[in-house]
Amino acid sequence: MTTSQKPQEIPKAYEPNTVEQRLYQNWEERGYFTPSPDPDKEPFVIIMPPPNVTGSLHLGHGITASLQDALTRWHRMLGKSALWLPGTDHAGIATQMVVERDLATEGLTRHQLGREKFVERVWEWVAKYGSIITQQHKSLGASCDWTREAFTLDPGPARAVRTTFVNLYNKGLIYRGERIINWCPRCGTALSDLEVNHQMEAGKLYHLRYPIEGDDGYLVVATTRPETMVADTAVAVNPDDPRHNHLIGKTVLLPIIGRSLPIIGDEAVEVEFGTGALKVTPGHDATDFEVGQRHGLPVINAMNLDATMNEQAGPYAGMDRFAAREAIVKELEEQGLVDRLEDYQVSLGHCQRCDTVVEPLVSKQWFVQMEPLAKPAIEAVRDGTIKIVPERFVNDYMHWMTNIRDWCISRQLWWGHRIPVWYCDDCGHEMAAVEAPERCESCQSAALTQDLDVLDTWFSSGLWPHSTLGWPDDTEDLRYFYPTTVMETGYDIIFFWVARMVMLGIENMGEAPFKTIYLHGLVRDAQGKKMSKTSGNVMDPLDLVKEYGADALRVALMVGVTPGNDMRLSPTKVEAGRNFANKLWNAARFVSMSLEGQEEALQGWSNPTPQHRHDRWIMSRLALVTRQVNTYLEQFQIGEAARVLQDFLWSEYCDWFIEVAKVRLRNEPEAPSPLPFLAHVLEQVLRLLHPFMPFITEEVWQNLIARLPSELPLPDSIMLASYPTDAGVEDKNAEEEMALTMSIVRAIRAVRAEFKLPPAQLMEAVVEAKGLTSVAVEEEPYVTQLARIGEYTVLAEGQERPSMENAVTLVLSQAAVLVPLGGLVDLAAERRRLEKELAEGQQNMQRLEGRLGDAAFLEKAPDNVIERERERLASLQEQGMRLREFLAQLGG
RNA sequence: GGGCGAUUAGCUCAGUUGGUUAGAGCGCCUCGUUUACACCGAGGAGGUCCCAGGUUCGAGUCCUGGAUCGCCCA
Repeated sequence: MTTSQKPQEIPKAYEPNTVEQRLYQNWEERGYFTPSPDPDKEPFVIIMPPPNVTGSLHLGHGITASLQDALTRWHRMLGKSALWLPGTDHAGIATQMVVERDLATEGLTRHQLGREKFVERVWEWVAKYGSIITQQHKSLGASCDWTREAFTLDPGPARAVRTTFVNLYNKGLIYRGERIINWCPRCGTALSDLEVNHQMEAGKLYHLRYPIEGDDGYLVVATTRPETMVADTAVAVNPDDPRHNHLIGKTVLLPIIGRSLPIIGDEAVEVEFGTGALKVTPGHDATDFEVGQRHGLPVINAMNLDATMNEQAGPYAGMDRFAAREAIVKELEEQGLVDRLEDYQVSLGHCQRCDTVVEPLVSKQWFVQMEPLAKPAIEAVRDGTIKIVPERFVNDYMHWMTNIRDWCISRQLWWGHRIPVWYCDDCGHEMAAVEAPERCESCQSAALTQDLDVLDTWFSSGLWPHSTLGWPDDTEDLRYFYPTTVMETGYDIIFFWVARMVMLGIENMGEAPFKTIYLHGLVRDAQGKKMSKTSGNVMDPLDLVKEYGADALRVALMVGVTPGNDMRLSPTKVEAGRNFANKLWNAARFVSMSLEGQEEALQGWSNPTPQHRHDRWIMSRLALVTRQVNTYLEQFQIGEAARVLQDFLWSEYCDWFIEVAKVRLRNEPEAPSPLPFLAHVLEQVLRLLHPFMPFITEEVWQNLIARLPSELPLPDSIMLASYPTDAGVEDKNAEEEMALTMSIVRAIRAVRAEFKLPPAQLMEAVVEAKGLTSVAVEEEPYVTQLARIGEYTVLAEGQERPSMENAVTLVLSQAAVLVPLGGLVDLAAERRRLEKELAEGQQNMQRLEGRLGDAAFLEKAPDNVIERERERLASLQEQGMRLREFLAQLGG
């Protein structure tokens, strides 16, 4: 799919900007993102959490897209029919606010425009800004199926919304009633409980004196919101409170208004709070509303919808609620009715969207009765039908579900799904219908008016896993792709969205909408602060993509990240991702250059059988990392999977395998060529890495396979290649032997660094490697070149050591190395070093001997642990022996 | 008030059925233009795994209590 470049044409550094767009376009054009229902394949489905249609991508979306894409690409490569279905949300309040703000710049309000014109205007806005998110997702490499992209206001999902509403209405689970709700005076709409953020703020607790009628005393009530007193309809005390319970049945006279209020007894009154007497204001407080219902108290609403006081407030009518508070307190003070004031931390509800203090008030709204819907949703998690990752969120889910309250779903907005209920203008009959009725079903009148309100946005997104697949129609997609596999999203919307999808999915489909809920944490800035426009610490993912590449950003968002935990992102992290991409690029560049004109040597590259020690070693390591990556991915430990892959490529393949392979390529043209293994391991790593870094792996893969003999029918894209799941068994001998080579090289390099010998200066080394002598001999060319040794001697078993004069001695676990350094060696210092090492070894040995001499340990510890401890001890004993011999030679 | 999470190297974080001498990235120190890569390589320094008890042959990991910070719910 790409024309391969000549090695000398491959740029020295990876340039993401030159490849990403081209590759993405190609994938999309070829339809790789679009699965079809295939009975021979297992489906894998993720429904993307729909971002706000007029929003733009932030790092939260970035992490969502990275994780979902990784999971989708992984399963696609596993041969599943993988569907990642994207979409956008009309986001009622948020979008309406944005457009209203835009109107305001023209000095207009939506009311001046009228509902119809306003909604047209919103649609224009959506048309203009609605595709930004899509473009942004593409630049991240998201392999989602754009042919199935959905918008919550599309005809299909809209019909799903109406159908659900009508079904629940007919079941009696949706009702309209006068309830106390959260009202945002600025947005001018009711809100659900979830859309209110509670904050503790410094306020006052006002102790007010209510004169007891037929007595000259007062009953002192405590309140944080004195302005609501005008709507009081009772005073409540706890019936067990000896200070007040004798007053139950009497009345007080409400100051200012002059209404007579009964004193009632209610268990809910906390004796400890304030004075133990509570003013009851059912019209303006949720708890009081319940008290009022229990006692049949009248409900008085003293406020207008813009939070000014109404005629019930008598002299304060028309005044803003906070101004009225001051005025009323002032008046009460003048009347001597303020007992005292206390500083107090008040919990205040704020509108999630605009932060205005919400007003609890009684209003006629539509509600969903949640308990019957919650029951099966609780069961689904309890019985394991739905698994939550990480598991700790099960608690939150259960707690919320078991204490669920009815959901206020009507919003006094113009942008959204209009409530599918019509009222007859003639007989007042109310009917819910999926399609607009023409006549009243009761009196046949054609004069029908639809309910003015729209539904909570989450009502439509709550249907997302089935409404996007075609419900209420019985479509092929729905039959094949439902239930979906994984719901991946941030833990901050577990109640708003996830819980509701579970309830509505089970209700409509009879089956839970997904099998696993995977929750990720929030992305914070380098200081750990939540990113927000107001703090000015937002990082635009697209800027990062432009500067570092999409793969770099994705890796930065995934490596070392644990499910459900917040993470910090800083440019240096993305830089590390870019550096890794560049490392991969250059390793591939080296391999490509080495492959040139080597068709014969490359025979068998696609499934090579290793003979050479180093080949056996790298194949063994590949087998291990392949197994680890698959295990981690199965457990949703995506960060760990990416990390072990990075480690393998960088610290084993690049640092050692390529380096020893260079020696073979230079020195031993006759020996088994490392080329098939250089190619094979790289090709497998590219596949393993593809879900995390789709662009660079595709680009490198295309370049690589173009120069390899074609041995297998390979797909046109790495996207379609199979994911390695089994790369054979580990080769313990090869690992042990390679460990010898690496430890000798490292030891000599350390000496070189310590004595500051110039790299050009060749050194001398004498190696003693009991049991691995032949290996040490065979490894000569690698050791000498990697450690820059001029004269390399391996002592035969039993052969006497040369003089220790002027040599540095290094005792390793498998071998000892002598590095003669002439006059540079300080004998006394050498002795000290060896003594220190001996002492440390001795300490470790004692610990191990203690453990191995402990009958309880030998009896209870598993065999493999005991075996390992024995080996360690033996190796330490061996080292100790050598150290003592060396010290003896040094006259120590 | 209830619940949850975090506390591990200078910084940011991994460490998932308890089992070597606890790891990575970044930063720091020394050295280096060896034909894949300075977006690099080699070597190195750096840790009472928050505290106190407990369980266990063995605890960063499990239990109890406490401290600090953060989040959610009421």
